[in-house]
Amino acid sequence: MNNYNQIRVRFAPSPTGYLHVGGLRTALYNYLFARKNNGVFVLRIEDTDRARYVEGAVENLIDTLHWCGFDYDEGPQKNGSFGPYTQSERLEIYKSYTQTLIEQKKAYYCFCTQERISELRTAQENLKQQTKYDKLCLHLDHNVIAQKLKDGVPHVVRLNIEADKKVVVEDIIRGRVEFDSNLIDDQVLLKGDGYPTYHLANVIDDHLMKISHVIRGEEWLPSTPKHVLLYDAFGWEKPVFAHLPLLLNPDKSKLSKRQGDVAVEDYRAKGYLPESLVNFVALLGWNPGTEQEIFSLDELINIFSIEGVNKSGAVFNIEKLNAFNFEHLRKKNDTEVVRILKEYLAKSKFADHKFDDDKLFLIVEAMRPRISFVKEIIENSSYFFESPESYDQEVIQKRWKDDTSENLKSLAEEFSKLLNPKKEDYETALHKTAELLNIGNGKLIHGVRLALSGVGGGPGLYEILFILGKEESIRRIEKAIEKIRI
RNA sequence: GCCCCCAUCGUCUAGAGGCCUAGGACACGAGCUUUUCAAGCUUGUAACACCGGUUCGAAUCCGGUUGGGGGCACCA
Repeated sequence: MNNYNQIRVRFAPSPTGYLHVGGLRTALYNYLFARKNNGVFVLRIEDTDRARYVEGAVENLIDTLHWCGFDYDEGPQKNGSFGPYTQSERLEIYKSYTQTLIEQKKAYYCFCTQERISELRTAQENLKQQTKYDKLCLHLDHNVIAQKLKDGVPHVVRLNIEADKKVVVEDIIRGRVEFDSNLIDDQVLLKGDGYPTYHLANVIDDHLMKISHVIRGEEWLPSTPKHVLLYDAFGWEKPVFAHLPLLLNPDKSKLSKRQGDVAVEDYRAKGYLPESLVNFVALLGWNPGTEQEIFSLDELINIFSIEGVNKSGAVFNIEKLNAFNFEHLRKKNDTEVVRILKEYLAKSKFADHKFDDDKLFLIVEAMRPRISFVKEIIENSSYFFESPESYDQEVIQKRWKDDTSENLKSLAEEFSKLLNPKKEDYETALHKTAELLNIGNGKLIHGVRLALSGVGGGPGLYEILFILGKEESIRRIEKAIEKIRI
């Protein structure tokens, strides 16, 4: 269908502040498609709306993409033969192409004021008619046009859409979609401020940048006939279109800010691993046809195919994302987790403390099966880093009996006799004490756990004892005997 | 209102006419394990929106209905 000899795709966000997870998925599929097919992945900045421009948004976008692990081949801050890759730097290009369209009568100047346009629209709405421009300025005499231009009358340029034409969009995900040209508005191509609209800029750029496949969200499907008409007006070959299903809120509406986090940056800040987010989002609307669900980015590249993309929208379900994070976290080796833990520690209230690596490795090993996020090691088991300041009241009620203090005193004594104890040594000592006191092990275990950690759950008791060390453990037992009153 | 898209467990999905008494994952329930909490293992509940048609045979093909969503800017 097309003569492109190389796969070239693009991700074309507008710099409005942050990367939306829907945008992440679009970027991902483009990226995977490019890498899988030895193609080129272009990043293009669509900043033709000056009102919405946000300072620093481009830098943030690039940083976030980088965090996700996507590297682009051409784009801002990168060389490429088709630049510049920022639309605000391509204004002259859009103008000159529009000029040729005007000369061929495929586009025309429109001097109508915003007021007239909105009056026209409300009138049409009241008559329950299709709202569209009435082509008034199409019929202006060329002398009148010349005069108005000379006088500097504000104007836009519109595409002259022919009536009674069937416009066909071929989409590899949705098949053939037909539109009636009578229902398509004479789209503004160049705005009053001289900037192009999305429709014009994206068509010109995709053509000039030799984009072979346009892979974008389904919200673009209704405006694709305009783009098709533009390609035809220019006499250009069309790229292959692929409109991706939408990402949805739990109530099935288009994923939006109002119903939770939508920025990739939000998930990054919450401690999700980039590989989890990417893996999760990849499976929203696509699947490899096997039962495997956990993939690295490289594995995704290997197995991705655009044919595996389905048509219906997918709810963004945080619970499953959390499960993915758990899975990816457990695939990481201890060294990596310790590295991440250190980053969190440096930002925590323990920033000034020095913890040696041996200890951190033991903590990570103990906490691993109990967490989905690395930062939970600090949140859920702060007792590894500081002595507990309080004790869970419920656990006291359940586990701290009249004789607990006395029993723990004996146990602490037994512990103090140990020399460089290992996990097993603590266990042996505890068993011995229980036997001596003629009580079950459980009577001791729960009390010690509470004394050491302040809470009722966590890693194996002997593991905690070993990680804390003999001196610290005894100190905490004594402190608890002192502080816990029933 | 008009145009377009979509439709399998609560959610993500497998399924391209017989392999489907519909498979997997998350979540949820139960059991085992563990003198904690998790994890792990085993196991259970749970879906083809509806109505017609085509066919020997339909979750799969066709039509309609219903439902959901998206779009109708000098925003992208």
